[in-house]
This record gives sequence, structure tokens and C-alpha cells, in this order.
Amino acid sequence: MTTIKDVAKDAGVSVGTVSNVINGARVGKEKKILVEQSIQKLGYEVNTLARGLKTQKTDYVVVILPELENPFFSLILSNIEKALSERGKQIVICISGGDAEKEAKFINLAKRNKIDGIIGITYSKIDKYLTDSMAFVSIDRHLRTDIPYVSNDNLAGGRLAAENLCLRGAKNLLCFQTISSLDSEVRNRRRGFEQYCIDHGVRYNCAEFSETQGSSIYTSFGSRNLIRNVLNAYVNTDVDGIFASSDHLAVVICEEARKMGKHIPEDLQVIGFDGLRLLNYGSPLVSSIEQPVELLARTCVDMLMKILNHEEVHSITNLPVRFVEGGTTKKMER
Amino acid sequence: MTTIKDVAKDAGVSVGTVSNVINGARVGKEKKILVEQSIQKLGYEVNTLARGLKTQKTDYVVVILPELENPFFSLILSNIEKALSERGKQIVICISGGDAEKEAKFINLAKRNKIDGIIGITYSKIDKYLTDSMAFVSIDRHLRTDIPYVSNDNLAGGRLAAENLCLRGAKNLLCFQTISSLDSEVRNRRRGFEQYCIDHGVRYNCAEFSETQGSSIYTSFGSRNLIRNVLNAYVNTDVDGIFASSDHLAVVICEEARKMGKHIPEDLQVIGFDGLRLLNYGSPLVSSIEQPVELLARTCVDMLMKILNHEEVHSITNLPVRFVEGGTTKKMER
DNA sequence: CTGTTAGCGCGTTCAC
DNA sequence: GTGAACGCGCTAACAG
Repeated sequence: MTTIKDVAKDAGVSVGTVSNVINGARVGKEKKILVEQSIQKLGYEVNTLARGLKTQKTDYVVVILPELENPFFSLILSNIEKALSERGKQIVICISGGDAEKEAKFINLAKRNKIDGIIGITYSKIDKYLTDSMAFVSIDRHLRTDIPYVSNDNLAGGRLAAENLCLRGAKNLLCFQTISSLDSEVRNRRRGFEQYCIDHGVRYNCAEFSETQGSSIYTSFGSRNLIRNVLNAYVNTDVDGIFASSDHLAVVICEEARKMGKHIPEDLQVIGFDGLRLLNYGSPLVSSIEQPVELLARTCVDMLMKILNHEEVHSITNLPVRFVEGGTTKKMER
Repeated sequence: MTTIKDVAKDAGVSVGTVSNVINGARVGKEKKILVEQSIQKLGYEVNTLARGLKTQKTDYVVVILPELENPFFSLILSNIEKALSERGKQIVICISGGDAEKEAKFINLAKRNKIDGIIGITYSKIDKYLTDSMAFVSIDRHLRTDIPYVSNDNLAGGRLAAENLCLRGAKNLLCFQTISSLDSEVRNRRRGFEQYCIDHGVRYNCAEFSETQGSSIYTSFGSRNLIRNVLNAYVNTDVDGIFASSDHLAVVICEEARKMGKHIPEDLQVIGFDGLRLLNYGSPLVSSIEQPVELLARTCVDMLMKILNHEEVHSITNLPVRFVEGGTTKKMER
């Protein structure tokens, strides 16, 4: 392996000068050319470990995600990757499976490895593992007062869902969500939903179920039986509009309701949350409140950059959402 | 930050002894306990940069992927992550967008950063960027004779597709694929398809289209017009069975064919490749040849570990595939 | 501008 | 079994 010393010797200058050339400091024209030639000739490349040891920085950013098989998370990762790579940062992924210990382990590793910062979407209790020294941006979750977080306008999203069900003729609504949602900003989806119903005198109920721990806690496919049971309790009442706390849940609800003989959207309208699309590109899977994933990712990354730059940052929780028509709600006249 | 020196001082031993404790070398019992206590007390953690500088290893592995928004790739990443994290490796992701330069840049970065190895699924010409010194495992692509690769049994997959179309009554088949597929092992899908047709005297055609470069080259949603044109040329012949080289393509073909008035699977049966499912968990999106993604990932990782271990490895190209029923082929009597 | 040098934190010789 | 000293490759501070 060729080092900075070899280059210095070959170019007939000192290592300091070589270092200056590499890092764009002012260097005399001729020496600079000499050094560049030697670098070319020897095929020299900086050893970022040595550099990091000195500077305590690595240009790595850890992204913590509960899952990758859930398209919503891979979509977020994809967008974060774009924004981060534009900033010259590389991404180390941590797939936590919702396991707080694994998250903690990774945060520790990140510290040891002198990772520049962390962007995390986490629903477990990791507050105590976070040292003040780490640059951390949270998504959809308020972790600690000193940790900024970014989320869409969940309150407006919930309201929007209720409103769109009502506009399409639903009279008796149901808010259907997972327990784990209760922990995070996501709970505001329900709040917004309830607000609208109360403000407009709409009949409504709220149902929730706890997802089974394990392989696919964020997918709602593992908990199909639970969902079926909850749904059973409502399907034969005159509930005619359901707001599900995620598209995953909405898809399963639609499937199960159809099995129970319901026609969607004629008998029962369903609105999900996230705005997922077929293969991430095609048509919406269900009618939904769409999250601005790209903006969300970009906002997180900007925020992290500011922190690394020692600028002051504040949480942002009002990223705009919108209703998208996906075939599980009735068409509206214009 | 507390260093190994601090621990040594606190424990009243030398740094060498502390190092030995950390790395499990033989150390006197009492001193060992002393050191461990100090480590606890001071909250000491090894600086992996300093260690890496010395050992030239980092426990990082780069995974190169064309895209993340394509569920097939995120599924692969998910499975690779599982296998790799079991081995104590961390993952740095490189999303290339099919850009050879970006891939090259990352391979270089990996070298500079003393990354342990690379697992890559790449369709561009990166042969020349690969230095012999890097541990590299390729997926679905034969890059160079000295670089091992892993792929499923594409030949059998193609045959299986043709066979299943025929078993379900299709008489005039069409193999529909993208140009970019031609470059890699994926081309064997067509070969297998043709083999079966020739062996069994089945009428068949092959159509291909070149995907537009850009944002979503692997998704087949950007190239909808092209697909439509190709399809148009065949849809009014008596073609009644299509084998698409990916599920993405199959989905678009189905949509477009339906728009053209075809009923699927009655008038036209379609089989894709990959075995993607709704939201990665639900029912198959289309009838398809399913890839053993988990096995594929595990095989890659095992192979990489062997390389790092200086064991000899050989390419594996016969991972088993199977047909999955997804509603775009007719039901078969049993 | 340029060269010299002192660490960054750790692993690894050797002597003992 | 233990400790002192050296070097991994680089940056930054300083002196010239």
C-alpha cells in the first residue's frame, strides 16, 4: 500500500505539503503539480481510517430502520440515501426489527466508529442510550426535548381521512390502529380523526389491536387473526368508513372485509395512511393519506447537516399530507 | 473520551495488558478483573478507527444495489442484512442507479475505508475498477473469471415458465424482456424458455425493449410507452402466453393488455420472474417464477466469509426456483 | 509557502 | 505474564 510518505519521497517534498495538496490548502504551483504526478504514478489513495483517527469524523451516517421489507421504510431509506449521498455522506444501515437492544448496540457502535450522525425511525425506548454527544435526528417520534424530530402533519392527516370519508357519504366511522402507534407522533393521526368527527358531529369509534412481536411487526400480515377479530366486532354494525393507521393495515382490512362479504367501496370505504403504491411506482394500493416521503427525507438530512454544523435546529412536524384516491373510497362528483 | 491509556492508568497496569484483556489474550486473573472494573467504571470503548488503522479491517461490508425502490432489491438487501449482521458485519449501502461511475467511486471508497468486502448486484461494466485485492461477490452476473458469483437457476426458471404456460393450455408463447437483461445471467431465462419451446415443438416469439435510462430503469414503469408498442405488435396475433423477464414488467404488461381489451388469464396468460408479493408479504402480484431470495442472500454472505477466510470458493448458479400461482395464469386441474 | 513534528488510539513487538 | 516503546497513516500546528 502506498502512503503519504511514499508520495512525499517520490515528489521530493514533505508529507505536510502532500497533505496540503490533498486537502486543497495553498501550495506552490510547481510543487502541487509534482505531488499530483506522484499521486497518479503511485496510485495513492488516502487512508480514511488514519484521517478519521485524527479528525474524529468519518462521513458515515447511520440510518436506523425497523424493517426493510416494508416498502414504506425502504422508500424512506431510498430518499434519505439520495439526500445524504449528495452531501458526500455514506450510509450504514441498522435494521432493528423494533428491538431496542439492537438499536442501542448500534448507537454504541456508531459512537465507537466515530460515525458523524444518526437518522432514526424507532419505536422503542432508546432515550437512555443516546448520549448527548451524538448528532441524532428522529423521524415521527419525540424522543427527548433535546433531540429534534421530523414528521408529517399527522393531525391534519387524521382530519383529512375523516373528512374524505364523510364527503363520500360515510356516516359511521371507525379508526383502526395498532397499539404500537400510540407511542409516537403517529398517535396524532387518531387525534385529528377524532377532532374532525367531534367538530362535525360524526358518529365514530376507535379500535386498536396489539401487533404480535416478531418477524413482521410493522406489516400487519402476521397479525391477521387479530385484525379479523377486531373487524368482526364492527363489520356487522353499520360502520361504513374505516380509517386505518397504515396502508399495510388497510390492505389487510380490505381483504378480510371482502371475505366477510362486504363490497368495497360500496358497503365500506377504507382509507389508509402512507400513500404506498404498487411496486412503489404504480397506482395507489388503497385510498390513503400520502406522506411526502421525499420531503421528509430531505428535511431530516438538512437537519442533521445543520447539527453537524453546530447550527441551531428545531423539530418540524407539519410536513404536508394529501388524500390520494386508490379505489377503496367512492368517486366524488366534481 | 476515555482511551486505553486511561484504563491502564486507572487499573494500575500497562496498556499492553489492557489490550490483551480486550482481545481475549492470556492475562493474569487478578489483573484481568482489575482492568474489567476500570473499563466499566470509565465507560471505555475501543476506538475502531484506531484498531482498523492497525489491523486494516473494519467489519464493514459494502452492498451495491441498483435501486432501493424496487421491492426485489430491498428484499435482497433485507436478507443480506440478516445474514451479515449475524456475522457481526455492518453494511454500507451503495445505490448505484445503474451508474458504473458511481459504482466505481464506491469501490474506491471501500478500498480507502478498508472495508472488508463487497457484495454487488450490478449490471454495468465495472470489471476494470475491481482490484484483485478486494473481496467481491457478485449476484446474477459473471464479472470476471476470478470473481465468484451467485445466481438462481435461471435456465430452469425459463423452462419452468414455458412449461407452466403450456400446461395451462397456451399454444403460442412470447418471451418479453428488457435489453439490459441480456448482459447478465438473467439472459439464461430466455435460453431456458427457448429450450423448452424447441424441445416440445411449441410456437414462440421473443420480444425485447430497451429501457430508458434514468430514474427508474429497473422498474418498467418509466418505459410504459415502449412496452405498449411492443405489446401492440403481438396482442392481436394469437399469442396467448407471455413470459416476462421480471414481475415489474409482468405487472405493466397485464395492465396494458387489459386496456387493450384482453382478459387475463382467459385470453392471455402471463408469468413473471422474481416472485414478488403484495407489500412483500401478501399474495403474489402475478404468476411468477419465484427466486429463493433468502437462500441467495445467505449464499452470497457465506461465500464472502470464505473469501475473507482465504478459503477457495466457486460460483454457484443453481439455486432452485419454483412456479407460484398469482392469478395471471389459469387454474390447473389436479 | 514549506518542512518538521507531535499526537490521534490502538496493537504488537520485544525485553523483562 | 507484563510493560515500555514503536508504528499504523494522517492532520494540524508551528517554525522557518
